[in-house]
Amino acid sequence: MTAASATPRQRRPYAARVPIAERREQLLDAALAIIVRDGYDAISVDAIAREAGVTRPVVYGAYDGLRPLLEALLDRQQERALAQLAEALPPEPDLTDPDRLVAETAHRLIDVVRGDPMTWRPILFAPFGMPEQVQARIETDRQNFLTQVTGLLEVGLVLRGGPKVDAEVTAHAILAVLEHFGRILLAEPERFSTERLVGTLTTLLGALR
Amino acid sequence: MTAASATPRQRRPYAARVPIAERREQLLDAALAIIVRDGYDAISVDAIAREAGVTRPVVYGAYDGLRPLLEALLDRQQERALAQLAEALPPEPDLTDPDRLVAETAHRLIDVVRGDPMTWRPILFAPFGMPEQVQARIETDRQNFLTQVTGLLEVGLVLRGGPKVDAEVTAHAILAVLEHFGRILLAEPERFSTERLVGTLTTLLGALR
DNA sequence: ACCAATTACTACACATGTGTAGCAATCTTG
DNA sequence: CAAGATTGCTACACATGTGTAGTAATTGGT
Repeated sequence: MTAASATPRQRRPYAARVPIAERREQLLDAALAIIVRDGYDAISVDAIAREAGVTRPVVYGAYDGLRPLLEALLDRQQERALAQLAEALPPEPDLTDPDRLVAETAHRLIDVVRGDPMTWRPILFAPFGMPEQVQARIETDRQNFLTQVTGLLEVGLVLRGGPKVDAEVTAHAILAVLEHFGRILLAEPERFSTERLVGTLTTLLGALR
Repeated sequence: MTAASATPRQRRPYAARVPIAERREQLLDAALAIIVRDGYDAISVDAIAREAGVTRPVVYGAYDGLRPLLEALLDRQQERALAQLAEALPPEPDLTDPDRLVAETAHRLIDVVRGDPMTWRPILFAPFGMPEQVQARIETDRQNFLTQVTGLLEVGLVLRGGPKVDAEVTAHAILAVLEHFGRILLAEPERFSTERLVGTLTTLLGALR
């Protein structure tokens, strides 16, 4: 047995002891980091534990498994995203100058995305290929936003004297452009400056008569 | 041992014997079906074998593993998609009537997507969250298409007397709209008819002055 | 400085997927 | 209709991930 005791499998050093609430946040951060860095396929309780520098039972102590953890992450990120969106959207839209309104709103939206890529990258880049639950959640928020845009469009286009268009389909188109701008912004931040993107939007909008 | 022989683990009935080339196609079909039905996360050699009604060694006989198989699938689907695209794009664009040209091209593109959802669903719905290699491939094709559109835009907008815009960013916007239309088309075919989508495009384009 | 509560770790049983060696069935050709 | 070639199946060893019981370290209050 003396030979066996030569390698006493030294115990892993204890990770810092942390109250459970804080640990939960830390685990969500770890999960998000994995998603952003390695993609959704790489997520597992094991990977999250490794990323956070703890062992799996610690994760199971904080959440009842991968599904609930991701659910919590989704809650948190959704809350963050919606809060940032609410801050970027104008509280009292000044409909007397719609073009300016759109330009400034777009500018703020772009800054929001640029300011918190960890939150927006997964939302903009991976709405598909994710668990159904996640997709459904994002889709609901999208629909809400879409409805708002559709409403604004209907009012705005009339006030502004634009063409008569299918407001719903147009809202889809606008949202698609905004989302894609968010993506190319995150992918090549220096190539697609805020000014360039807002400028194009402004020009296109201004040409709509 | 008599008790054990009561359940002689009856041999699995042999799957139809198939020459290797045909088997390969069949396996690619099985993989595609899984991706469309259950998402990329559900892909494994095991799942493909099950889907095709054979055992894993059969898969390993046809391909050297999951990676090469998916590579082959990517090749095939890319070829199909590009062929369909080439057929839908006008060989000799009639630049004297750009609006009409755009409308008819859009119409054909929509029909192409509607006509082969198995091919287009993964391309339109899952460019992200997929293996890097796949993303890279799709991104390359996108860039090509983007370059073409950018070129057409530069010529077309001048001939047509449209506004002076950033052609590259505008091309991104157009492509984003087309892709999103493809998605909502596949998601709710009856809600978003071809006419509705093309109509909106035509109206918006007509209003650009 | 100690003890109890809290928190973290080890170790195990199980599940699913990978890749391969060796055997069994089927098909083809003479 | 009988080999031989071809194709498919079974069974195994291994790898990675899940979830949990039991044990050990840490920490805050006395």
